[in-house]
Amino acid sequence: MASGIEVFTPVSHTLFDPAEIINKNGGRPPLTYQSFIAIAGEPPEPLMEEYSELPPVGDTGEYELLPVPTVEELGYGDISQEEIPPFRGGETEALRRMKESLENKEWVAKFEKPKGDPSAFLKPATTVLSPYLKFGCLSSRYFYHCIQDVYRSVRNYTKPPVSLTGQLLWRDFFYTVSFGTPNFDQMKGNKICKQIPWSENEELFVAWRDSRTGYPWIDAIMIQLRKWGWMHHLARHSVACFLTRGDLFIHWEKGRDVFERLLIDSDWAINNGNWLWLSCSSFFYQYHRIYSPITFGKKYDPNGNYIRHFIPALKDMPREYIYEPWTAPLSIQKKAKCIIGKDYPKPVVDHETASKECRKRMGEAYASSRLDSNPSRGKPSNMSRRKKSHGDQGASNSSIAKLMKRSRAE
DNA sequence: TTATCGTTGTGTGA
DNA sequence: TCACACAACGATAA
Repeated sequence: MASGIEVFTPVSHTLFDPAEIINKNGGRPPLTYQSFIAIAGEPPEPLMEEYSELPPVGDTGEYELLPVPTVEELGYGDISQEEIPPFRGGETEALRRMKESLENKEWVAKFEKPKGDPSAFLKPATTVLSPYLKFGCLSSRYFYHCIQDVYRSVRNYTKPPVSLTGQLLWRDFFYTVSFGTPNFDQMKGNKICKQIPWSENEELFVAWRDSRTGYPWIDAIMIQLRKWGWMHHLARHSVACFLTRGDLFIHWEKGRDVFERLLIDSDWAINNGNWLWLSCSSFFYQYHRIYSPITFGKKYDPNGNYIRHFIPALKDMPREYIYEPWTAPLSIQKKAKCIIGKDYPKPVVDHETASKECRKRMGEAYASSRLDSNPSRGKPSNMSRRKKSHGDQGASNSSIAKLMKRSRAE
């Protein structure tokens, strides 16, 4: 028996069987959380046995049993010099962590995911149990059951989708849709994914990946990702929106790959599902709602403590400039020992103009996809006339957008 | 065909 | 803290 491990509980990786839900829904996965909940119903009870040692491995069929690979074998190189993430692995730690969270019944009863503080890092605003769920250290059904126990002991408690149980159901939602959607992890050939002509700009992508966008809020989050392998859900939203539909207009698959590599809770279905969501490629389509890389973080952490912790170069920047250090007068930059453009980068894009351009391009991509899916509504005769008059280029995307707006208004 | 509604936007004004 | 405008999408249920 491995040292430090005290109990083993049977693990249910998901609450439901995705295939069963798809079957109940007439062979198609439900595409909204609401319809998913309606079909799924109540999750089954977990198996409650405990073992004092690991159960024997059953028949592995054609597969060979190998020892657990080392970190180096997984391609992560020498990590001894890197900052150690503050999270320990294993089932014992998972159960301890779950117990610690659930002991605060008021916190559990009032939990609302969207109201969490993404800048909280000393004491994160969520349970941080996702890595344990991902690695099978914690059973989803067992966790769900334990939360229900807490709910039974209080008068009022929040409900899905925002509640703690709601978060486990989101997990199953993405498992179900991903299971029932061919090419779920890519844009091409993925029927539920908007086809969007993302830009190819390696320089901007690398700046985002390597925490050099010049937006402290964005860069701090990417540093936390690299050092800890975890950041708050809303912090993930900020950087995912920034990379894709918000500012840089870079393909969500590129960001997905970075998250998959660096997150300690990266999970194929959930990671891809959330990138589809944030890039407005699927599930969520309100592309006008763009997170500001300046004001979003500021409303939680006006002093910029989160930025100061993860970006030491900015630690002495006065609070009025911490989210926009390029606006600080040179004398202030000198005093803070942080010259913008030298000690910390200038912004790679201007958020005001970049987000405006992104909205425009998203509008064009959406209009174009509406034409593809339902050409009869798109005035095809006008379209072909336009195509001829513009030669090989055809109708520009923005003219398609205007055309669509007009035809819908009629 | 139409109406409703959706985990987590921002900026403004009271 | 709240309501509202902004400008507007699509899946689903009616």
